[in-house]
Amino acid sequence: MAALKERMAQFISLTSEEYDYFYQQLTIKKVKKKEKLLQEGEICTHAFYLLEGCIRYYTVVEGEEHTGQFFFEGSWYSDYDSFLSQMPSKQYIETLEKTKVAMLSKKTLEHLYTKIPKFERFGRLMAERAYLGARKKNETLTLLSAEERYLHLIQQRPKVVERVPQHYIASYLGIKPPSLSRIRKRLAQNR
Amino acid sequence: MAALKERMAQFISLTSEEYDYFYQQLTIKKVKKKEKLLQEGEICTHAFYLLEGCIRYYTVVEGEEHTGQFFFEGSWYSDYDSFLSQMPSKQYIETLEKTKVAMLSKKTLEHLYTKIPKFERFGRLMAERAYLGARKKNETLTLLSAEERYLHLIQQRPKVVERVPQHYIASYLGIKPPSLSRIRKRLAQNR
DNA sequence: TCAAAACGTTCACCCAGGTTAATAAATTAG
DNA sequence: CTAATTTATTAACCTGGGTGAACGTTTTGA
Repeated sequence: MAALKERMAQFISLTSEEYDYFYQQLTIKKVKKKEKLLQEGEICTHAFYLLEGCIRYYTVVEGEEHTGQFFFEGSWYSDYDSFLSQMPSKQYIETLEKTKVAMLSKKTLEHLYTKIPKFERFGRLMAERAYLGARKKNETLTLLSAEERYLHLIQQRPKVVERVPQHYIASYLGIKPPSLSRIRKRLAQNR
Repeated sequence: MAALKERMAQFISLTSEEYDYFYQQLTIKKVKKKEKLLQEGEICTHAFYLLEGCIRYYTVVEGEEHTGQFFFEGSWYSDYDSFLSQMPSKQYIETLEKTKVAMLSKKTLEHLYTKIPKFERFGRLMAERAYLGARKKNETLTLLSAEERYLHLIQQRPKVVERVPQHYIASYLGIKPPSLSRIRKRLAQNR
């Protein structure tokens, strides 16, 4: 998959042999819309690279879903918490569209860390990116009102607004669907 | 500093020579209460290990401080965003007590990545920890009410409640001092 | 040691977002 | 193509936290 090769090159420069070796370790999987790649209680054994489609991760607290983030083709995602600690996950990973993923197991990744030390760097860069993403979301949650967060999302990640049903967006923004509707109405009037 | 040596050992196992080499690269600095280790606009050139004392990092948006996190002796902290990108920082790092820090420059760290490749792992583990911490804070912000966040803080990080002035705690919780006062009053009554 | 500054509490009023429930619109599956 | 399901909107009412201002209390530093 050319796209993945280019993506990897943004992190570390691999020889063609190294990349091929890496690629052989991956498991490709096609998943229908609304299927789960991970469920609460399971141990997250893989990191996922999205070749096509779209996923979200969410947690369930007191019967209520809280969407943490959306990812589209070209992104890596894993429940780091569980992936790193190999403890049961507290989150669900669910496809929002028909999705094609490349799966990289923890075992393989650790093997790669040893066999091709450059992958330590890859692991570090992934973690750093993940950290910056998490902090950015933190910031929008603390600094912005729900309306501002929505505007921000439209600006920064239009794909989300285009491709993701609104009640998931509400959940991501930390509000309820009626509130998002009110916000949208307000915005439509002031234009 | 024995404490730092032990702390490092939790991340990577270094020979005494390696540790000594590492330690020599650090700059030790004593800082008074309420001094800044980093200001908005500056480039964050160092990671800080707290030998003694306590710091917070915060951002200023529309004239208002938003405290992101508190750190005590035994922790590492850096504005990763600026440290990694070497772009001007958006945050302040400020001591809340008389503090002693060991400073590790980005240059040195990159030198260590090359000279002692184990440090790549150190860098990765630091980023992973930072990520998990940021995600945990995310969670408490989305899932809990202000009162629950405060109770959570008392439980999980009693040091913060003991050592940090309340208005900084309010800022960390994402509320205003009067609200924290109300919450405390409510809790005092229901006991 | 004591005046100034920083910090914490309380009050009255306001508002964004939650809740519940009804209804409309859009999607999906058979 | 249509019934069932999912998703989105609206309305009425409620509530936790914001705001500004006044007033104690504690800490600080000269």
